[in-house]
Amino acid sequence: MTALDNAALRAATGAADGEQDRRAEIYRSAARIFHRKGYHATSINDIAAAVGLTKAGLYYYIKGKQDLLFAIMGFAMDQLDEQVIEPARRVEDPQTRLETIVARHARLITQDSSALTILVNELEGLLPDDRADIIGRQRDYVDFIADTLAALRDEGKVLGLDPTVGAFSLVGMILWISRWYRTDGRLDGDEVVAEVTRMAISAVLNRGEDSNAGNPARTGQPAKETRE
Amino acid sequence: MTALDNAALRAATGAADGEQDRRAEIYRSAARIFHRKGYHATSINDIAAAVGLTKAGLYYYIKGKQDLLFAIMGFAMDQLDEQVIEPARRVEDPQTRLETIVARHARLITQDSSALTILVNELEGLLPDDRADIIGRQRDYVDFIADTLAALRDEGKVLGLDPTVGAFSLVGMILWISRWYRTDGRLDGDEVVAEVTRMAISAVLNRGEDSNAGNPARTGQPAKETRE
DNA sequence: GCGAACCTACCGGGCGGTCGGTAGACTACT
DNA sequence: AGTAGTCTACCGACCGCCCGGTAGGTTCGC
Repeated sequence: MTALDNAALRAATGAADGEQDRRAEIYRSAARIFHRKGYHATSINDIAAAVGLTKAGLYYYIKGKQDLLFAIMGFAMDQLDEQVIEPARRVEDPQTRLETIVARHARLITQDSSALTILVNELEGLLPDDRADIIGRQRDYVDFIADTLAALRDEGKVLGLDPTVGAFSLVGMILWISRWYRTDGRLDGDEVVAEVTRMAISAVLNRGEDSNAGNPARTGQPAKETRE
Repeated sequence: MTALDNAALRAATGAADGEQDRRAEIYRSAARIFHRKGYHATSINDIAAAVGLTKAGLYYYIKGKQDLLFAIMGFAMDQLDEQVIEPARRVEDPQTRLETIVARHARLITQDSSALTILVNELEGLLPDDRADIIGRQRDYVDFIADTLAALRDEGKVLGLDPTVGAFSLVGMILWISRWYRTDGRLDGDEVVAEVTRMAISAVLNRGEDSNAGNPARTGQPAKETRE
């Protein structure tokens, strides 16, 4: 499994070894197809054909479908660690740190959403042990954001927001980008990142003074019986 | 075992219209299982077993797996129309309307997320025509939110936010609830709905003007407001 | 001639879906 | 009252297909 991660990583960093290139191409293709059709709807043949191999030929490079999925998710998690979490960890001011997290995560998605989207959508395709591994790393990420929100609260910049709910909500906002953002759309990637980052910050910071116009707890309409 | 359950269920519901009850039970079960395991990972046998039928028996009620999926999504879309869009349409003030949308949608998800979550996660399982139908209705919903944001902007309550990006981001925040909210968790449904609604409103309304402190990306840039 | 890189041919199995039944409730006719 | 027919609600057995995965080559650069 570490070998697979390394292969994927090498690929991203542009290493030149032939076998590693081929393997990386396979992971990239697989990620793209999993992303487009979903893990279960994608056959090994689909992937093999996409990289110009037969199914048996593909098995020279991979151990199995589930390992392939786990390797892709591991790569995505590594990306998140390196490009988002580590840089943000070095930022001390909580608000700037939050901006860094959102902007960098969003940028990653506008650049290539395949692996990161699979990471959150195909968890149930993993073996239990692998799933536990990935879920643990995801929880660490959410906790990191929640801690940042808690720090903002301690600075008095955030009032009455549950850090966990806030963290999840921001993550949802960011991840959803992959569902609607199109490279050839009206807005380019940088604009989308900037917009979403502004919304995220605005969502958690206190507005000026009138943060609630007289209704602290009655946001939720009567919500009468929804059947069931 | 299951036969007894079925008998008890029938007796309890008074056997008024047995067939419709049974059919509804099938849709509910299928939605729950699709939600838990994903559409492609769920077999017709799984669903049949869950309602105490054999596969052949199940086919007395359904036309096929894809029709089942489409029926569930149609039901979810109907729910959204009736419980969210229609009530919100009757609210004239844009800010209150937005609060209504977010709160009602969020509440629907905390109450029973199965169908609504399938609605967004399993689109690729549909036949092209059905998919076009559902996507069209979803786009109408996002447009409805975007129009509301545009109305807020026209009131001067929102500056420099692209309504489409804003609408998508709010939707992402809301839909993501189904991934982390647990009925038996720390917060109950009403609290979650209230928190998320507050965040959503806060995300789109203008804060004073203290909002940026050393952002690497240009945050102050007003987005061009091309409406298409 | 040897290993890396790939192939053809195949396997067991589960899938969505169908077919021919049939138990039992209910109706219709004598 | 008896019985023949009909319809609903299901089941066991089966079909063809395609899946993930494998065994056992073959080609080719070194």
